[in-house]
Amino acid sequence: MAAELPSSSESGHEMEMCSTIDSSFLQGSGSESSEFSQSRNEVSSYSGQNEDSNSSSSDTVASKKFKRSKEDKICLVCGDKALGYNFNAITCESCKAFFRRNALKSDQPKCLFQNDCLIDVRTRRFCPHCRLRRCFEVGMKKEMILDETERKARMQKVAMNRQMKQKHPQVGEIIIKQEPVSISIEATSSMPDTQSGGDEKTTFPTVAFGNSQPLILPTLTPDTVPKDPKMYRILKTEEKMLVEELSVAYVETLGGFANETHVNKEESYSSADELVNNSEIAVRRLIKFVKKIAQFRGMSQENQVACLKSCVLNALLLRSVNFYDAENDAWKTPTGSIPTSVLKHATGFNDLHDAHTSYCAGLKKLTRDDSNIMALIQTITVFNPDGQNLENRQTISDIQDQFIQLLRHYLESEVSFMHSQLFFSNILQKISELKGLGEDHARILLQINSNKIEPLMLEILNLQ
DNA sequence: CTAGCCTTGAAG
DNA sequence: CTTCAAGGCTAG
Repeated sequence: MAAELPSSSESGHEMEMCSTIDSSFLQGSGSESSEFSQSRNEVSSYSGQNEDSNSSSSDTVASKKFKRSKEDKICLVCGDKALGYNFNAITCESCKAFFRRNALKSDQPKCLFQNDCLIDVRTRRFCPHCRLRRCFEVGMKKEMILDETERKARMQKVAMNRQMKQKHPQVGEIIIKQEPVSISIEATSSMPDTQSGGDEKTTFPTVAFGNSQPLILPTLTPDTVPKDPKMYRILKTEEKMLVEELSVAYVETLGGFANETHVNKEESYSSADELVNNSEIAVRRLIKFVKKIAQFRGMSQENQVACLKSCVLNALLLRSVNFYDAENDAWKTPTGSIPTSVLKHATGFNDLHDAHTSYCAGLKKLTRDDSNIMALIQTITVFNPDGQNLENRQTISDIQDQFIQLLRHYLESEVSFMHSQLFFSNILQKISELKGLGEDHARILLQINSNKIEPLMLEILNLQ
């Protein structure tokens, strides 16, 4: 189906888009900044070759030509000695800190004079208003200040690294956990139930669309879980690190914090095309996620694009699991929950919506929001050797195998050799169901009026 | 609050 | 391994 890249001009475009998107995210924003134009590249070329010219029109700043040889960078705000770029302008440390503290404040102090105070290294403290104004004039960008979420993610990463380093010395023994069951699931003899009285033992993944068999889940209770440490795999350090990395990448980008109400507005939609457009942010996150995967970065651009395109729907579907509230059969949104039934009718694709929600319910039950597992599943779906237009399927298959194995090992380390088998096969089954679900969605997407869809989404979904 | 110093992760 | 650019911490 679906043609392929809208030919030449655009296809080159896309990767470019990816990288811009990526860097725009790197820069923070958090709230999708619409123009992700300039970024580090531009910045660095600027510093690399000097060339003032652009930047803030106004260049009262002394010394136009700071050919930084090394030690002569000058703060564009106050003229103090500068270290380098801070928030997109060369500034000293104090102006950097000043900007960080003040740029986001809503109630700025007023200037007591004429809004034109001289700002230099001595006077910079006197008028915060003019100092801040100056900061913006010289091109400092408040979007580059990390927002709450990003800061948290960063801190989390730091903490995790620290922890990891600490562990490193004695790799041998810390691995066995006290309670090996981070994922606990009780056996459920799930029948294709429709909607029974609706408490949690009910829903199981009976995807109406694809041919899915009900899963039989392992019984993991304190009694059935092996006590003997030998029943658990000990992950190699690299494996642990890899899982950790993926998980962090996942949480930072696609996952959000499982229990937190960190939900984004793009998850709420009321019609199918809106859904697609609202997924744009999610797509950017996906891009950001995959770019954190070394194996992905290692592929050719063509393969990267093809991979991305072929997994995008599946990835979005997978991600939606995070926003599914199984208890209430609702979608979590920033403004509260929306019962799935509401959306189901709003979108007008009832069956598909049912399939989708029951898929989410099932997967959620299976993974119990374990971000390690979700991250692995996401990764596995990214490297899908079956995608369209792939130039090197074998490589992709090999990479996928790596992660499949990693998943298996991870499960063995978490739930024991004994239980991991069933677990593993269940997860694989969910992954393969995803394919059908994705295709069903794709089919429907094709019916959507394409001029209502944003260009990025058109392109990435091959809707043109 | 400021401003200097420090720690980090990412990128080169 | 080095450099860059974020954030954190804290004496002043």
